[in-house]
Order: sequence, then C-alpha cells, then structure tokens
Amino acid sequence: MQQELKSEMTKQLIINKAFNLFYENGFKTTSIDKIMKETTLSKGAFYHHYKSKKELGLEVISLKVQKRVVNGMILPLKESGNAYQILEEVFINRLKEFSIHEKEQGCPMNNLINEIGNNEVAYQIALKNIIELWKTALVELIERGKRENSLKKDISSKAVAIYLISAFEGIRGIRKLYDNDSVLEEFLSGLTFYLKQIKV
Amino acid sequence: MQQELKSEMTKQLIINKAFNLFYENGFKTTSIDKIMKETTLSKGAFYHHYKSKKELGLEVISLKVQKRVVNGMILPLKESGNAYQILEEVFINRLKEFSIHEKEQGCPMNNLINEIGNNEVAYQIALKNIIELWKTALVELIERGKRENSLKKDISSKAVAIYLISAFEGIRGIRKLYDNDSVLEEFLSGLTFYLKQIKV
DNA sequence: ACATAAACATACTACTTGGTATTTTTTAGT
DNA sequence: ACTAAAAAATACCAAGTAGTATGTTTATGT
Repeated sequence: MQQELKSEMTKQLIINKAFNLFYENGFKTTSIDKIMKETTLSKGAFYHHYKSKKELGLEVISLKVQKRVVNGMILPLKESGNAYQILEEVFINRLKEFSIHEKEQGCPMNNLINEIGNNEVAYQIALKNIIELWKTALVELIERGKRENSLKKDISSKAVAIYLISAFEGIRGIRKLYDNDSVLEEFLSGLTFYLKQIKV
Repeated sequence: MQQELKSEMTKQLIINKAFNLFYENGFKTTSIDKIMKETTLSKGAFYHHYKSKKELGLEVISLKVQKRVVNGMILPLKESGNAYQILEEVFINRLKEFSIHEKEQGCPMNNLINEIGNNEVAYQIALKNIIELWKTALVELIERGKRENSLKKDISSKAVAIYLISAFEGIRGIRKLYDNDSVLEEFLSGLTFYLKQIKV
C-alpha cells in the first residue's frame, strides 16, 4: 500500500517536472533525459512508470494542463454573482494579473496546441477536451447572464464563448513576442469594449 | 551573373521546401537533412548558402511567412472601398475560404509564434515585425473607416486591430483540434456580431 | 526469514541531429 | 584553353534522441 503511494508520488514528480520543462522549452525539445535529470531519478525509473514519452505527454495534458485551465478559467465561471462581472473578472483581471513569466511564456495549452504535430490525434483529442470543458462552462455562464438579465438575449452563447476563448489564446501567443505590456493593454481595451457590447 | 541567379534560385528552392516542411511538421522536428532531401540537393549545398538552420529559419519567416500574411491579410486592407466591407471580406470570407489543409494545419505564423523557443529573440523579432505590419495596416483602415463614417468614431483603432488579430490567430490554432468546421462556424458568428458592433 | 515483485539504476543500442572538413564539379573571366 | 572561384557532393563527427536489457535495491505478504 505504501508502495502504491510511492509510485504515485514518483509519477506526480515526473509529471510536474515534465510540465515545467515543456512550458519552459517546448514539448519536442524536452527529452526524457532532461526530465529525469530534474527529478534526480534515472531513465530506468521513467520507463518503469511510463511506456513512452507520448504516454507522459498525454498525462501532462489531461492532468496538469487541464487542471490549470479548470482552476484558472473554468471554476471561477461557476461561482455565483453577476455574469457580466464574472466575465470581466475572469478574462480581464486574470490577464492583468499574470506574472511576467506567464506573459513571456504564453499559455501552456496554446503552446501545445500550436507546437504539437497536426497529425498527432491523441494529443489533439486531449487538448480539444480542455477547450470543450472551457467552452461549455462559458456557455452556461452566458445563458445564466441572459436569464438574470445581465447579458443581451439576442447573442449566440456559443459564438460569444468561442470568440472570447479565441481572442484570449490569440493574445497570449502574440504577447510572447513583445518585451513589454503595450500590446496586452491595447488588447484589454479591445476586450473591455467587446464585453460592453454583450452587456445589457 | 548567371551564377548569382543560380545561387538565388537554389536559395529560393531551399526556402520553399523548408517552409512547406515547417508548416507540415513543425520547425524543430524538420531537419536540414529532410529539407535537402526535398530539394534533391546535398547538405554541402545547404551549408554553402546558409551558415546555420537559424539563418534559414529567419529567412523563411521574413521572406516566406511575411509575404503570405502581406498578400492574404494586409494588402487587401489597403484597397479602396467601404472599410467595414473590407473588414468583413478579409476576416470573414478569408476564413471561410481556407482549404481543408489550411484549416487543419493552422496559421504558419501562429504555429511558429507558439512553437519557437521563448528565449529565441531573433525569431521573435522577425515574427513581431509581421504582427506590427498587420496591426499598422488594420489601424489605418479603421481610421479611414471612421473618417468615411462606416466605423464608429468612439472606438480605439489600436484596440480593435489587436483584438481582431488575436481572435483570428486564436481560432486558427483551436480549429486544428477539430475534424470539422463546427467551431469555425461558431467563431464566424461571433466575429460577425463583433464587426456589427464597431459598424456605424 | 524468505520468496516475490515492485522501484529504481546502469549500461547500452540504433538512429537522428546540426555542423564541419574535404573533395569534386560547374561556371565565369581572361 | 586555363585559372580561380563558386556551387555542390561526400564523408564524417560529437552530441543528443527514444527506448531496451539487465542488473540491484527496497518493500511486502507469508
């Protein structure tokens, strides 16, 4: 029983170190050797717990990456309160409060979406899953906003949801190119205007 | 003189094959060997014309990638006519008319932005350059639209420009995850609504 | 205490990578 | 025709890659 626990601890250690290296240096350029050097464990230990780099990659996406999006972008949508204010809080304030590091490194999910091979179906499904969770939660919030009369009723919830997500992921990529926040501030101004347009 | 021409032809051949492979399989996973196999030339030929893979990458970005964005997204903005209609034409119709391949592979520029290392300054500058060209052209069009009274005067041109670009690049990444156009169509509905909000 | 299996380590393989050194072929100017 | 340089080919290297084979250590159930 203590063995199972240790095994789980090791897997978590590997996943965490792997996520950090993927985020820092990209998925393809991060080797198993580099990951296991970080854990101070050996390559043998890795292949005892995982059958391939791909299996690890899928676990990093479905556990680590997904959890971050759920905690940062999805759960806050489900809290009670004015739907419009929640959108403002989640999309605008969250963007403002990102650390310099997060601004420079971009969105872990978006990085993976655009780095990982376009024919790597398994990764795509895992990533699409996260997007779908996010979209669904956003649609629910927008529907709620319509009912509570804080958001316009003549807008398509799905359309607004995917438009918001696209813009958010888009700017997180573009921001990486700059060494200051100018482009982010312009985006925030554009986003603020957009949110006003869907507000009652 | 004919030698210079041949040299230029060879470089163009290498750039074109490299761009295609980068677009198809990503930058990092495309080796010089693979590129030169496509050209049916040798590795010696490559290193006669380029001093490193990095030099080639920068040329592919500043020549190939940039030209595609200029032709597809920037030059159309400069044509005469109603500013609002041009925005509709360039952003909505262009997205609709993408080939299946272009939908599945995403935007070459966006792929590079999110794949290439966050500490690779030279690449970032080359990519930022393209974004700035695009943004500037969009701002000019929006300003024109304000003057010609087809776009609202109380909007920030820069904010609208970067918001449009972000959303466009964002959806091109997200679309790659799907095997149909559903998410694209929802996005187009969202974008159509947005454009109406900045229309007079 | 002891057998068994899990957890981990070491050493290795076959292959790919960016880049170099050296040679051969082609072209241009005289 | 001859020479010099450009263009391209061949052969190579050291470092890194995912994955395997085979060991050693540690925990667990009896």
